Parts: sequence; structure tokens; C-alpha cells
Amino acid sequence: MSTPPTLGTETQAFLRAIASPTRQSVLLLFSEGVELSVNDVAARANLGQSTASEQLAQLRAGGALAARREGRATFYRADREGIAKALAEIQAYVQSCC
Amino acid sequence: MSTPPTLGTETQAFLRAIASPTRQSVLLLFSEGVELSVNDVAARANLGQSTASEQLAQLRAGGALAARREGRATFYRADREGIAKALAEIQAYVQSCC
DNA sequence: TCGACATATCGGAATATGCCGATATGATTT
DNA sequence: AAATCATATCGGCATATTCCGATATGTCGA
Repeated sequence: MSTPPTLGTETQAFLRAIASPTRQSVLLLFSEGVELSVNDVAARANLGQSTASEQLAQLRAGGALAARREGRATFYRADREGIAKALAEIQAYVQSCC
Repeated sequence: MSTPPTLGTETQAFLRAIASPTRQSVLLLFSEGVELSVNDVAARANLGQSTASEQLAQLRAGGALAARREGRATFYRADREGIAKALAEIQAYVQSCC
């Protein structure tokens, strides 16, 4: 019943993911349920293609983004569920000490 | 009125602070409003004195801990307000894109 | 004031992260 | 099958982070 005192690895990854200013601004590109390809993100965030791919992968590993492959492109979108889950776990963790 | 789309520097620091497993376990030592000195933390978390001091400073910079100096010792405690503020800002940020 | 104690800061080594260009993988079209 | 397009992975450099031991700062008691 009680939440474990330690954060799960995915929530760890979530925290690391959104702790980066670059990834924060990347995440903000996904408002309103919009889907973006890696190249879209690279262009809008002024990042190289490989960097965009890597940063998106980290946001995905943290449950902040979800990915869908359509043809040759990969479309990313905000993962409402994953984010809610991470936030809930962080809340629970923080409440266990504060 | 509306929260800026970017996270404040203190909230940045909060995220970096709790993204570290070491600091997560340090933070858990402060349950129930307990106050701990730097040496207490160093001993309980198996860290060198200087490391404990540095990690506590980072948690403090992120608003997760508050400090009080009593004589030669510095006592740290959980900063409920600082934590609540950071969490609220993170929630607001996340809602702007999800 | 001097010694002892607690914390903070410094210097450095090991490791991790961020970003890039180049290359490899996967998917589509002709 | 070959060319093309999008993404992913690799190698590498620059910077940041983590942790330590050593030293400096600050506070108290004798």
C-alpha cells in the first residue's frame, strides 16, 4: 500500500529529463497534443538532428513523451499519463519526508 | 497572472537537487521535521564531511532544505514551503504543455 | 588567546552529460 | 535493387558533476 521510500528508475529519469533547460524548452513544443518529428524539434529548438534525437529519447525514457512511428518518421507527443504518474510519485516521495 | 513558460532558477535547482539518488536519500533523512547537522548527515548517508556539506547546500539552493546555525553547528531541516512552491511551479509548467 | 570542534571552501581525479559531425539502420519510392 | 529520406547510434570533445582529502573559516570553552 505505502509507496516505497525510493523513486523508481523511470521517475529518476523523468527528473533528470526535465531538469535540463534544453529539454524543458523541447517539452514545451508539445503543447495542445501536437505531434512533432525529430527534425521538427531539431529545427524549432535549434539543435542538431542527433542531439534532438537523443534529448527526445531521454524525455521518452522519463515518461514525459511517447513515440509513434509512421513511415520513416517518428512522431513524439506529450505523455500525459506518464507525466501524471511521475508527478504523483514525486509528490508521494516528498510527502514521506516533509 | 499566468506562470511564465520557463522555470525559475530556484525550481531548476530543485529539480537538479532531487534528481540525484544520493540527495534523494539525504532528503529522506529529514522526515518528521527532524533537524540534522552536517556531520549527522555525513554519518547516516555514508558520505565524507565535505560531500555532505556540498549536497546539503544544493538541496538548500533548490529550496528543499532550510538551514539554521546554532553555535558551531548548522542544522538543516526540510523546507515544506520551498518544496510546495517548487512542486507547484513544476505542475504549472507541465500543464502548459500537456 | 589558544585549542578543539563543526562547517565551508578549495584542488583535483573520476565519471557523467551535452552537443556535434559522421555513419549506420529502417522505411519508402521508383 | 538502388536511391532517398528520417531517425538512431557512434566517436569524440568540452563542460559539468560527484566525491574525496586537505585546508580555511567560524564558534565555543578553558
